[in-house]
Amino acid sequence: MTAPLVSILDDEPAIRSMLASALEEAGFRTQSFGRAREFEASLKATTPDVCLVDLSLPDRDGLSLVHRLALEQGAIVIIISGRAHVRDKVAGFDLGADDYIIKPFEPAEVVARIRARIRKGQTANTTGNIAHFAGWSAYFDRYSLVSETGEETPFSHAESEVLRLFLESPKRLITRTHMQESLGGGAGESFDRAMDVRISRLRTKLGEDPKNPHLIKTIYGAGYIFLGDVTWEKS
Amino acid sequence: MTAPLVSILDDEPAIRSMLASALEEAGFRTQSFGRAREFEASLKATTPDVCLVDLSLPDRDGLSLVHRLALEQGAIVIIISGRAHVRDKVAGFDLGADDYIIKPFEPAEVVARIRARIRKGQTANTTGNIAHFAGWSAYFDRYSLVSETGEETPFSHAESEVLRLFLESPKRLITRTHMQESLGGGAGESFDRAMDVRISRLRTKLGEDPKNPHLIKTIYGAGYIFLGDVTWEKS
DNA sequence: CACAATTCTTACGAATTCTTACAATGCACA
DNA sequence: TGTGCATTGTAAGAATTCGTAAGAATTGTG
Repeated sequence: MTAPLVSILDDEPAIRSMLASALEEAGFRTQSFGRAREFEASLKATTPDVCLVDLSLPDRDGLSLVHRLALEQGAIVIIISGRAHVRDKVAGFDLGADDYIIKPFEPAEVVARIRARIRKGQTANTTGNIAHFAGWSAYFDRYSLVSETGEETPFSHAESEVLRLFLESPKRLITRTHMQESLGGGAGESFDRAMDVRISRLRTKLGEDPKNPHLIKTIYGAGYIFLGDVTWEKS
Repeated sequence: MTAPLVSILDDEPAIRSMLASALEEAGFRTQSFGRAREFEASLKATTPDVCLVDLSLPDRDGLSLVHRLALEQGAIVIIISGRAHVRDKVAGFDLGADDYIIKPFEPAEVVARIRARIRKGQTANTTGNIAHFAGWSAYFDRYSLVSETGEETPFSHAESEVLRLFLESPKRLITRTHMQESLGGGAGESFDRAMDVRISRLRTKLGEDPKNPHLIKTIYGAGYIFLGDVTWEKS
């Protein structure tokens, strides 16, 4: 597994570089942004595992950004702020933040807090051979999908790759490029169409309504999101 | 579901009672202990959802206790300590703690942090968020609007961005420039027209009367205001 | 009221994505 | 070896999304 990606959003270059170097030394990959707009643009290409957001941005107040990241994308969001009042902290947590760190801070503490969050998040999502979601059970070792009523549908290897990708990070945007990298599609252009077909086939196997799919949602110009609660079982 | 149980382990009675009353007011059940031994004994009878542990116990060094709770039992462990040094914090997180709060603290912050931890544990695998307003329910995870009569209308990603922006700050002026920054419209001029169209489409989906919109009101020369009481449902 | 600025709506078209059909490949088995 | 079947990519046309353009409607100003 690749190292977790941490996105840093802060308007002060000094803080950005301090955080980035501390995090990279700790083994994380990082991305830094000075403005909310750039950061949001990046979200269309990659989905970070952790977002460090400075709330005192000049750009705009990042509150709604936090709200969206935490609740919609399910990312780990840590607020960094100069405001130390309890009122502000409580407001931050209410928005869905996972932690709230006051400036000035020690990089070592930030690293420790990020590690604690990731550790907790990953223990919840251990991947095994069997996944349960939305009434379905996917048995990856048998390449078969069992419905609520016990009906069994086989799926192919190519389909399993896509399904696994979705089930491993549910409720998060999966970029087309990310998907392309994950599945072996080294080729640049033509693989796009192949992906479409794979997903289309998977959708029909899952009994999705083409007009209004409720499990695999496509985000025009960005990628896909798998909705549905996933629990893994190790067999 | 019954209220989560929070175990408090602190040797100062004043702090115990302060925490207990704040937590109970917030809807949690609590259990208080002054000594590690009593606390450990209680673990044989009940398993708390959250453990608030004061590390400066006279009884024994609570570190190994934290370690056991967090890593073996998988409980949410929050350390409360008088030691503010980064060294101590990092050590606490390394042991498996989920949070580290320094004395003196505000009860409201403790409540907010506990809520954040519990929410994460649960939301990791629950449905996305929903907003209710004016008889409508907006299901952002499904990208669909449900009317009072139960009729379902899908909306696109671009529309969801606008709708979310409105629902996140209802009854407040939303400047056109603010909206432009919020939606990815990096381009300067031409995006204005695109916004108009997005809003127009959203209005028709909401069944607004073009002559007299009662939900999305435009303020000539300034921006828009979303009228209507919004309640968010976070799960 | 005349006129300019702003906003709304409709139609159109480019980009993107979906689906279906088809061909290539590989494997099982007689 | 030949037949049949499943798998998977390619191709082509349909469908969807979403911005652009242009004219209509609305609002504010003098």
